[in-house]
Amino acid sequence: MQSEIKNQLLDSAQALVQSKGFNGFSYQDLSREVGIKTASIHYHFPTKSDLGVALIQRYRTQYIDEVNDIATRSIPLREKLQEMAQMYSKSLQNEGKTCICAAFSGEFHSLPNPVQDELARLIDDGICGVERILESGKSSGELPLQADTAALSQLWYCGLQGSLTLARASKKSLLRDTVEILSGLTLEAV
Amino acid sequence: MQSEIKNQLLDSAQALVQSKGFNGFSYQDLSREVGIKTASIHYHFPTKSDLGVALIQRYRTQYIDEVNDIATRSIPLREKLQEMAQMYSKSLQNEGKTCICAAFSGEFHSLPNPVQDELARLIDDGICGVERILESGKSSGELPLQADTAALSQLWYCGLQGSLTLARASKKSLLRDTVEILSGLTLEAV
DNA sequence: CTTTACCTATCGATTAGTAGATTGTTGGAG
DNA sequence: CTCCAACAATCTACTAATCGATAGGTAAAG
Repeated sequence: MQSEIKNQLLDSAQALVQSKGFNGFSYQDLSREVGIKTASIHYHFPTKSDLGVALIQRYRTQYIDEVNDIATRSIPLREKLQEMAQMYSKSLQNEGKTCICAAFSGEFHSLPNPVQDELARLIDDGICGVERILESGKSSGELPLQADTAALSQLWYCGLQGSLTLARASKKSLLRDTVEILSGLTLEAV
Repeated sequence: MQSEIKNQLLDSAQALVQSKGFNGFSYQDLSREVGIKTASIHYHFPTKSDLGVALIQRYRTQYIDEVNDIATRSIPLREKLQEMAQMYSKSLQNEGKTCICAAFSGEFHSLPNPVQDELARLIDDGICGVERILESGKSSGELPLQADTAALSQLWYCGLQGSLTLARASKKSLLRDTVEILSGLTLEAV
C-alpha cells in the first residue's frame, strides 16, 4: 500500500490537473494543500514528470476497476451507460473537474515523454472499458451481434471527453445531452 | 487591417496553444519565433490575457466564415460534413495540432476570466456552425425535418473536439473513425 | 547504522510585466 | 523644401515572483 502522504499528494495533484491542467499548477500549490514543503514533495516524486506518470497510472487502474464493475452488473445496458456517464458528471458538478485524460491531452506536446506514453495507455484502456460495457450488451441480447462496438466505443469515449471538457465553459448541458443522444443512437442502431 | 507583426504573433501563439496549451508557452517562445523582443510583444498585447482573448476572437471569426462557406455550398450534406472534419484533420496532421477550443477548455480554471468568457463564445459559435450545416441538409431534403439538429450538432462538435485532441496520444485513428460513424448515424437516423 | 521522511536553504532559469531610451515615419508649419 | 513635433514600434535593461530541482542536515524508526 502507498504511504498516506503520497496518496494525498496524488489526490491534490489529480484535482489540480482536472481543473487547471498539468502546466496550471506547481509543487507550491501541492505544498499548500498537503502541508509539506516543496522539497519534501520531490522526495516522493523526484520530478514533475514522475508525478504525472504516477497520477495517470493510479487513475487508470481505478478507472478499469470501476468500469469492469459496471460492465458485469446485472442491470440493463442503458443503465450501465448512464452509470459510466455519472462517473464523469459527478466530478464535473464537483468544482468543474474534467477527466485527467482530456486535461493532459490538450497540453500533449508540452508533456514529458513518459507522461505522453502513460497517457496513451490511459486512452486505450478508456476506450476498451466502454467497449467492454457495450460487449456485455451483446451477450444479453440488448445489442445486435453485428454491432460495431469498436467504433461505437471510440465515439462514446471521444464524445464523453469532449463534452465533459467543453461543458465547463459553455452554458449548455453538453455532457447530459451527449449521453442522451448517444444512448439513443446506440440502443436503437443497426 | 491588423499590423503584420500582430498577425505573426497571433499565428505563432495559435500554433503554440494548439500544440502545447495556453500555459505551455511563454512570451519568450513567441519572441524566438517572430523575432522581436518580449518587451515589444507587450506593446501589442499588454498581458497574456489580452493575447488569449485576441487569439480566440480571431479564430472564432475565421471559423464562422469557413463553416458558413461550407454550409451554403452546393454539395451533398455528407460532403459538407467531411469538409468540416477536414478543417480539423489538416491541422492534426500538420504537427499534431488540436483545436484551440479544446486546448483552452482543458486548462479552463487556470485561464484569466476574459479568456474564459471569450472561450464560451467560441464554443457556442462552434456548435451553431455545425447546426447550420445540418440545417442546410433539412432544406435540401437530405435530413428529415423532425431531426434534432440542436442535439446532433452538440454531439458532432464534442465528438470532433474530443477525438481531435485524444488522437495525438493514441495510435488509433480516432478523428477519422469518429467522423465516419457520426456521418453514418446522422444521415440514416430517424 | 541504515532507511524513511521530512526539513532549511539555496540554486539557476524562467515567468509576466515595466520603465525609459531609441528608432523610423508621417504630417503639418514656416 | 525643410524643419519639427508627434507618433508608432521597437529596443535595452530591469524587476519581483515563481518555477522545478538540489544539497545537506535532522529526527525517528527498525
